[in-house]
Amino acid sequence: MKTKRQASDSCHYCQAPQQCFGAEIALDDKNPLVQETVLLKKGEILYHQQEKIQGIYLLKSGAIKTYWLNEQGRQTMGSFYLPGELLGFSSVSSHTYVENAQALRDTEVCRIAMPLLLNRVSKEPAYQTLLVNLMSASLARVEKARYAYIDTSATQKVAIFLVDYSQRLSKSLIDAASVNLLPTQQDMASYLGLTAETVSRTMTQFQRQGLVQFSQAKQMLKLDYAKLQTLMVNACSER
Amino acid sequence: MKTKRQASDSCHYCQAPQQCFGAEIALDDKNPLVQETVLLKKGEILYHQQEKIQGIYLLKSGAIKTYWLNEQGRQTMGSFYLPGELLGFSSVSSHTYVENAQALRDTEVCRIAMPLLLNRVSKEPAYQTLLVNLMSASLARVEKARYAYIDTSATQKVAIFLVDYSQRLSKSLIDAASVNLLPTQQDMASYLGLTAETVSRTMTQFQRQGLVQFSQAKQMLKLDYAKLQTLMVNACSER
DNA sequence: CGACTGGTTGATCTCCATCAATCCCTGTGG
DNA sequence: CCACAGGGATTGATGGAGATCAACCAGTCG
Repeated sequence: MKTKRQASDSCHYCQAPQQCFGAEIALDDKNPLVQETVLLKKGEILYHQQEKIQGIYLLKSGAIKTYWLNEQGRQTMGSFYLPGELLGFSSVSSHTYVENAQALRDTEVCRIAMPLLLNRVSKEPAYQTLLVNLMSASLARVEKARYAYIDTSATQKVAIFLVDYSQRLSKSLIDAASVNLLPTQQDMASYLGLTAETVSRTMTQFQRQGLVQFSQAKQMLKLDYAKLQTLMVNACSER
Repeated sequence: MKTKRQASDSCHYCQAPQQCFGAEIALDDKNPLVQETVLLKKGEILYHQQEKIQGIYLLKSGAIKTYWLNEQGRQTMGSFYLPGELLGFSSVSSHTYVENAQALRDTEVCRIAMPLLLNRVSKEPAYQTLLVNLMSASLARVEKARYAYIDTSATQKVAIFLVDYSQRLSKSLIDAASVNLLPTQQDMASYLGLTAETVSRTMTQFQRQGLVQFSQAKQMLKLDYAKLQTLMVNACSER
């Protein structure tokens, strides 16, 4: 099951408070913004859709995927979240989570309750701007993803995903040497609207062309950004 | 060119202030939240990508599409916006518009500058919650659109779009009798990641099956929601 | 009246889904 | 320690949904 820890401890001993959401806000020993940290083992669920919202989450380590189950039980992939990224904004207005969140590997998240956040933010205009900007950036990111993936070939989709994902990884605090970096090809396929077979074929093709290199444990090692970015834009002209 | 009108007039004589964003906030004759209204003729641009942000916009009448031009000049469709809907949140964090906004027909929008909005909102916690909820709802809407359209057939895509669009139309203040309701099939195709030919074929098929009826001027008249919604979920089982 | 934009319809081709078999790796239990 | 099971990845063969190319029509605007 999920393991929980009091925030006061957690924030106090946090390895990377400067990366925290509004560190200035969060780092107040008397009134910690983060109410608790949650430790998830690979595969565990952080929250289910339609559950009452408990707050938004900041990823401290690991990786989370969100997905949505329709009435027929069919699963649709939402997004992937990496350390330093915020999760759950889209559920705030409905007061219930609109999707499921599952740990892709052992993961640590910090929970921030919205009432507490809003209360804190209302006292300081600068923090209000910070919150609005964070939400705006989330929106821009989702819209940009839509732009990027619509009307593209399978090759382009995989290339775009690899570049975006690895750039986000490099921005994050993740210890690249010790973790299995990529989601499963099945999850990638689901996210991109492809099949696992197509993703597999594309990945092996990329390896043969030297665009991507992996370690034996399927960890992503190196990308040829220049060539991949050429692939991303040159739609059908590429043969 | 764009025609502008002082807000004090506009808000004062607005036909539908109760539909306005935070009407309680907006309707203050001394300090109007809406700084001006802009009248756009069909085809006119409300803003270009990379322009300095002037605020967010509330649609009063008409319709807007957003699109994005990449470095090669290829155009990718963003979204459609209908009366009562808010436009521009995703640009707030970057201080420049991240996309282009163009009027699909004669359109009237109200401009709300962010600094003014934030200032007003900071004085009243309830308004702060309202703003956060509006942004959260925008995010949820974009994510839901992603869920809805990924991994679906052309038939499903068009069905989903028609149902969603007409439901949003019915929520809006639009005068259904006097306007051409649908975007062009080219824009629909671009939004859905299809070609115009495929959309055309699907639409005529829907008409033959009696799922959709049009007037002679291509205005959408009537949808068979029940049957369309069956189409939306029954992926490949439908023949 | 042309010119142009948007819509319709048909023929062909291609990319990717589908189905199937096999392999590899990890974890589990006798 | 080995056998086995199960999930993920790989590779091949086949078929189909939708893109592409092309021709044509209808309404609209200068």
